[in-house]
Order: sequence, then structure tokens, then C-alpha cells
Amino acid sequence: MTDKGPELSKAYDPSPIEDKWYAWWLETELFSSTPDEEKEPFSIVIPPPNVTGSLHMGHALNNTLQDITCRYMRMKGKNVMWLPGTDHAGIATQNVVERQLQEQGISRHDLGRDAFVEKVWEWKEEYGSRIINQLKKLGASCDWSRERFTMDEGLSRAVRAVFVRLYEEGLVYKGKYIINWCPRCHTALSDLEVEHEPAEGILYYVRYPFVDGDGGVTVATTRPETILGAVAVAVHPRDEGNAGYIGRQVRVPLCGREIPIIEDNMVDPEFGTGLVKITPAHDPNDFLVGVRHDLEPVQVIDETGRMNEKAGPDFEGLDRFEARRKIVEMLEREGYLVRKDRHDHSVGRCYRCGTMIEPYLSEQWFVKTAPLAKEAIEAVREKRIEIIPEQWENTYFQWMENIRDWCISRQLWWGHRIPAWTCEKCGSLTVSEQDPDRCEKCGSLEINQEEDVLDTWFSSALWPFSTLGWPDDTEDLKYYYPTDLLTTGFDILFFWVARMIMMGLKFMKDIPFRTVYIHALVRDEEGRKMSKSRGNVIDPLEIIGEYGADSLRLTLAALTVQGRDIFLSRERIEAYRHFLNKLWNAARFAEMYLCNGQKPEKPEKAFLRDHDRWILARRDKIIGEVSNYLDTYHYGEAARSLYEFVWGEFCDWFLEMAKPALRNEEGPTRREAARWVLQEVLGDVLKLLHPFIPFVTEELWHLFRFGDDSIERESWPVADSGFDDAEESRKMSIFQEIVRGFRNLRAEVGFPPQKKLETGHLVFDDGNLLADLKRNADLLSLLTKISSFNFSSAGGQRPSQALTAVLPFGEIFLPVGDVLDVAAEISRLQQEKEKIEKAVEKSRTKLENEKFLQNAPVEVVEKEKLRLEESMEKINNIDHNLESLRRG
RNA sequence: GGGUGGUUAGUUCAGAGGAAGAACGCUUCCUUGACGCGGAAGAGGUCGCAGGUUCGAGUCCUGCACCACCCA
Repeated sequence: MTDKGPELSKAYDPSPIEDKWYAWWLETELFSSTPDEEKEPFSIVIPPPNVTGSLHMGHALNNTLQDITCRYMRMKGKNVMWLPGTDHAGIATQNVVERQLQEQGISRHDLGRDAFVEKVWEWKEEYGSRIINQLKKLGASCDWSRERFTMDEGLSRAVRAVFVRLYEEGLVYKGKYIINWCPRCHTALSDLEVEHEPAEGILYYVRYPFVDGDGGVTVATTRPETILGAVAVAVHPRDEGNAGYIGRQVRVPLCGREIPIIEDNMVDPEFGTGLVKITPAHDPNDFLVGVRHDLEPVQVIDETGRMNEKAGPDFEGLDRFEARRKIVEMLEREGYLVRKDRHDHSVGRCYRCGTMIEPYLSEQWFVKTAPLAKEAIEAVREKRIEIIPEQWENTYFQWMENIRDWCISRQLWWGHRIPAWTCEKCGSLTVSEQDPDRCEKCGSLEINQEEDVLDTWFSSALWPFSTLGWPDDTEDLKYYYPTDLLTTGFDILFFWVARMIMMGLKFMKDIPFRTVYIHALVRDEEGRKMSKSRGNVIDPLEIIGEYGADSLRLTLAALTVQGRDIFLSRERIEAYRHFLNKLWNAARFAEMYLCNGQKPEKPEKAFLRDHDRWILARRDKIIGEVSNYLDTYHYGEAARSLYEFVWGEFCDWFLEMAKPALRNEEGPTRREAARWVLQEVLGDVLKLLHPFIPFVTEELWHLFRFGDDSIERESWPVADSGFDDAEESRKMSIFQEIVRGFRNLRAEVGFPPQKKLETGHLVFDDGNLLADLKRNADLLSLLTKISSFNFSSAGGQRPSQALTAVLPFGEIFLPVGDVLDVAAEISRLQQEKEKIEKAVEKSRTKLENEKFLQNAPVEVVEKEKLRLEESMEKINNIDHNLESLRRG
């Protein structure tokens, strides 16, 4: 066995490695899971990405974190089942296919419903697996045999079952209400699907003349086009200035309708003139006023956002914005417009297409959420479901406690068609899981199914159990439900998480998951949301191509801090790529000593040197830390502490100190001991890193033939060296400080680092410490490039013409002969002394403070005393050294 | 209007009662047998502002300012 150059490439290149291992993992069914009563399950359902989607950084982060936990849990011996899939994304998918048809000059109406839906399925078959393949590139360890789609036969059955039962219990109802309408998508949206943004608008003051007598009232509005739909004017009952008008009749400008002035608490007396017009068909608040006062709504805008015939011949057919211009113009001309003020308000936009939302009165289906929310609140309050970070609980409660009914009907063709049939004869509704052939009530065969489909989120809400086979009573459900973890972004806390909790509790009589981990949003380096229109998107696939999936994963994991967004930049990814290169090269180094000859045997303790004991103790500590961090979902801390351990301790110190033994400069016994320690620590490092960077760790695991099976089938490391971290670290840090001290002295005077120096002097009082240092003089020499050392206790002779440094536990001297610039050295020491004197002053003040002595814990006081003592000692030593320098 | 989070080194961020940390960037030196995607040594911070609690406050409390985001 001879030392020979490493066979690995000098720089780490992920591309040939990642595809190879992913294919092998699939081949060896590393990710598959079946119910097994002997093993403890750990189940996760993926937040299903849109089937139209393409992997963005949010997905990359979300799935990296899930994957880390899954792989960690596998190594801990759990039966891990990570269920993947996609959702059918009603509006988005329909839009995509419509756009495609548009290019051929076809509209979906040309095709008809059935043919269009057929087209969408075709599209799904062709492009729907794109994001799934991208997840594989990232390394996601899902059980792909379990992939589900929200429109699958089984899931569709679940949707029907849920709908029918909720309907039967009166928790689903149909009714005519004001909903959010997107005039471009031609569909209703739930409240959550509307995005509010501030807008600069105008407040128009419009005069409504009294029907009887002169004069009139002035009403302020931001939407003059809805004046035509006004059915009343309202004032607050306690608005003293205006209350006198209550009961009088006014005439609506331009259309002449006579309407009453009413009182209602909804009116804000501070807004405008304190008088508002009531348009129940075009404003959600007005709608409620209309219901309270039994006012018949007048609808003047249609589903395309244009004025209809009720708006009158002057306006019929005009787009709502054109109508506004024309109405303002006419109001002005006819003297109704009193004044115009600039007014900032907020407008709602469709979350899919950005079109301004129109409050629209129409027949829709709703879920009565309050009864469902009640239990869902309890579940979180009682900690049956744990939300991490905890702060999100507040947000959850706040929303759930003020929850409004959920509009679930969408005027789309792509989705689960509502299983309700209206009888043409008697008008009654038949709601059924099986397609009925006749009216439930009168038996008529003339029944027509609802045209609308359900909100995509309605099916997503069932995801944790519909994917496991519900409504059938399956083995999977028994074994995997409730799932253990749900990992998602806060942006869908309401859309999805809250609704899954409600549905899970309702239909499974049990929570859908035990823990909800809410992760950050990924933003660009300036903290802006990544978006295509801003052009600040960092494409994860591009990153994977350039730096490898491991780099991306490690970066995202390391930047994950609970409760804070991630600002991502290429520089950060590069930094973690460098870490992979470091690991790779540490492995190249290890390869020279581990990949030839026999595997090393565990040596007797006596053959381990201090740095061996130290790195084993540190390894043990890190195992505990990383496990603890992963158990509590502190991904960032876990990744960063491994980074620090591998680079800052294992590579920077241990490997350097192990070199002589590995090169057989300390004899065969030591060589074997060093090989064993190297193998031991490197093996565990690979295991600990595996969940974060699965590809490179798998590659290295096989390179070292640590095992023939996947590293992921290995068990998670255990801390078993028996060495005490605190004790070993204390000793090591003294050694390190001395090394740094000598290096520092050389650097101070510009002494070239590679140039050997003859002798260094160490003066220490502590006999044990001196013994420790003497034992490691060879390594001290190696790391400081100083040939030999002179050890002595305090009071001994001080070398002349020497650079000096005082350390907390002693002094070091480095004679440099003629190179020494006495004046410069004196001034350096004086500066040093001044610094320490300040510290002494600080310590003294503290220790002279009676209250400090009384109240502070003993350890703190002791520490302070020690600090003072050390500082005084340092000053004393510096004085000695100054004196000897001055003497020459 | 209500709520949540943030404000710490040039930049991006950790740290959550006992002498300020990392990465990137910056300065100087080094083709040392794993690694220049590297090594060594440095410079750089009254921890947003004002009060308070405490022997002691980036750290706890109150108020303010500014920046994000969520819900009305």
C-alpha cells in the first residue's frame, strides 16, 4: 500500500453523478413504501403543484425540505411514504389550452364542452408530467408509483362523495349572492382568489335632486358607472347633519329612478358627505344593505364587464370603464357633478389574470364554513396539529375565526362538474354521487346537470385522504393516515392547509397531519418576489444544470431560517458549491489512505492522539445537534452546523493533523489508528450530509465501499466514542490558539509563512498543559513551520530579540534575530497593553459592584474574576517583555 | 383601519440576558503532495431611534420611525 495520487477528478463535477444515482434509486426502489405493521410509518403528501406548472424556486425549496426530512426519517428506520402528484388547476389549465386553440383561431365554444375537455386531457397527457420530471432532477424521493392527480377517477369519486354529504347536511348550498367575478376568465372566484392592491382613484361627488321640492343631496362614489344601479341612498342613523333626510325620496341622475333615503349602520359618516348610494347588485356591502332593507337589486353590468340594457340606451354595450367616462361627462354636462377629489383606495384583481374584479350578483354554490372551522380551530388550539413556526397559529386563528362562506362554483369547463341536476319539470335539485337518470322528487327524466365545476381547492382539500383511497376503506388509509408532516408556504395557509384540516376532521374524523411546517418565500437578492414580469427569476433547473442539484438543495436548506424569507442569489449558491468541492477534495485526500488495502480495525484507545479524540468527540456532538435540529425542523441550523464542522474542524484541523500519521511518519500502529478515525468520521459526515446533498454523498459512499447498498439504507449515526466534547474541545482550543499565535507573530512582521524558523518558546505555568503541548510538539511544528520548541514554566528565562504574544494561559516567544524591529515591537506591545487595560478596567468596575456580586450567578462572577486575573497576568507579562526589549 | 415579521460588518444573513458571529466582498502573503471552487493572517459593527426593567440588554418591556407582507 503506497501513497499515490487520488483518482477522483480534481474539481467536483455533479452532472455525471446525479442522473446515475437517481436512476439507481428508482431501480432499487429506495423510495417505495408499503404498509408494514412491523415498522413505524412516516407519511407526507406533497403539496400538489399545478399540472401546468414549471418548477420554480418555491417548489425547489418546498420539496428540498420535504426530501431532507424523508431521507432523514428513512435513515432513522421509519417506513417513509412521500406521496407525489399534481392538481388540475382549473383556471390556469383551461387558460393554457384556450390560448393554444386561439393560435389556431378556435375558441372553446367552437369545440363544445366535451371536445374541449378532451383537448385538455390530451394536453395533460403530453405536458402534465413536466413538473414531475423536474422534481426528480431535484432529487425528490417520492414514491412515484403512488402519483396522483386531482382529476383521477378515485379522487373524483372522493370529491363527489364529499360534495353530496355536505349538501345533505346543509353545509353546501346554492344561492344568489354577490361574488367576485373575473370578467376575463368569466368565472366566480373565492374571496381568497382576489388580490388587493392600492390604486389611485377619483371620488366623484354627485348631486341627487329631491323628488319633492328643491335641492337635493350630494353623494360621493368611486364608481359612477354603478349609479345607474342605485336603489337607495343611505346615511348613518347617528349622522346628525344628514339624519334629517331619512325618508325623503331622491331621483337618480341620468336615469330618473326615484329612490328613498334610508338609514344603515354600514355607512361611514366620515366618508365623503356621509351619504352613499346603495347598489346591491354591484357592491358586497350594498348587497347586505339591500337584504336588510328589502331592496330589489338593479343589475346594470353583465358578466363580460359591459353595461346591459338596464343601464339605458345611452350606455348599453359600453365597457364598464368607457361607461364611467361617459357617465362622468354627462353628469358634468347636466350639472350633477359637484366636484372630484383624488382618492386612494384598493382594487381587487383576479389572481390568475390580473383583471379587475367585478362584484357580481349571481347564483353560485357555497360551503358553509363556520361549523367546519370550529373543529379546525380546536385541533390547532389543542395542539393536535402543531404549526411551525408557532407564530403562524395566530394568522390561522384570525382567519378561521372570521371565516366567510366559500364560493366553490366556477364557470369553467375543466374541473369536477358539480353533481347536481335540476329538474325541468318541478325545478327541484337532485344531488347524487351516481349520475341520476331521473328527478329524485318527481321522477321526471328531464333533468340537467349543473354547468359549473368546483373550485380546484375543493379537491385539493381532500388530498391527504383522497390520495390514500378514500372513500374506500383501504390499508393505506389505516396505515398512513393521519400523515405526519405537511410542508408548505404560508401563501396557501388559507387556500389549502386550513381547508384540508376542515375536510380531514369532517370526513376522516381525524386530523390530516400532525405537523404543519410553514417555510419561507424565496425572493431575489433585493427581497422582491421573483416573477417573470420583473425578470428577476432564478430558474432552479438552470441552477441545477450549472451547479448541480446538491448545491441548490444545500443552499436552500442553509438559508432556511424559521420565520424569515429567503433572499437568494447566485453568489450564495456558488458559496455552497464551493463547500461540495471542499468535501469532494477531502474525499480525494481520504481516498489515498482508505481505498487501498485492508479496512482499518478499531484501535485501542491508547493509540489515539489528542486530535483523534477531539474529532471523535466533535463528531458525536454534531450528530446530536444535527439530529435535534432536524427533529425540530431547524433546517438552516442543521445545514450550517455541518458546513462549519466539515470545513472548519474536520478539514482545517483534523486532516492537517492526521497527515503525518497517515503518511506513516508515526509508525504502523498510529497509521492504522489514523486511518480508522478518518474512516469513522468521514463515514458519519457522509451520512449526516446525505439528506441535504444525497447525490454526492451516495457517490462517495460507494467510492469508499463503506457499503454496497445505498447510504440511505444505512442507519443514522450514533454518538458512541465515549469522549467528552467539552474536555477535548477545551484542550484543542488551547492548542489552536497557540498555533494561531505563532502564525500571527510571523504575519505581524511579514515573515514568509513557508520559511522555517528555528525555535519557538512557550512559557506556561500549568504543568498539565505543558505536558499536553510537549506531547503535540511535532504537530505544533507542522502547523507553525517552526522546527523546535522550548517549553518552560513562568519565571524562566525570556529569549531576547523575540516577538512575543500573551495568551490567556501563558506566553509565546518567537526569536527572529535581526529581523526584529525593536521600536515597532515596543509600540505593538504597548497597544496590546492598552487594550487589555481597558478590559481590566471593565472587569474591575464589575467586580467592585456589590450588586453584581450579590445577584449574578456564581459562575459568572467566577468567570469575571478569572478574566481579571488573566488580564493582570497578561499585563505583567507584557511589561516584562517591554522591559527586556528596551534593555535590548 | 387591524395583524405579522424585519431593521446587527460594505452586502446577504445567523445570534435571543453574562466581553459581537458566518458567508460573500475587501487588504496582505502563499503554485506547502486533497482542494486557488484552496490555505494563512487581517481590516471592518455606540446591533434603527428614544425611554424603561435588570448588578448586567442585539437579547426582555413600552413608545416612535422606516421597510416588507397578510387581512379588511
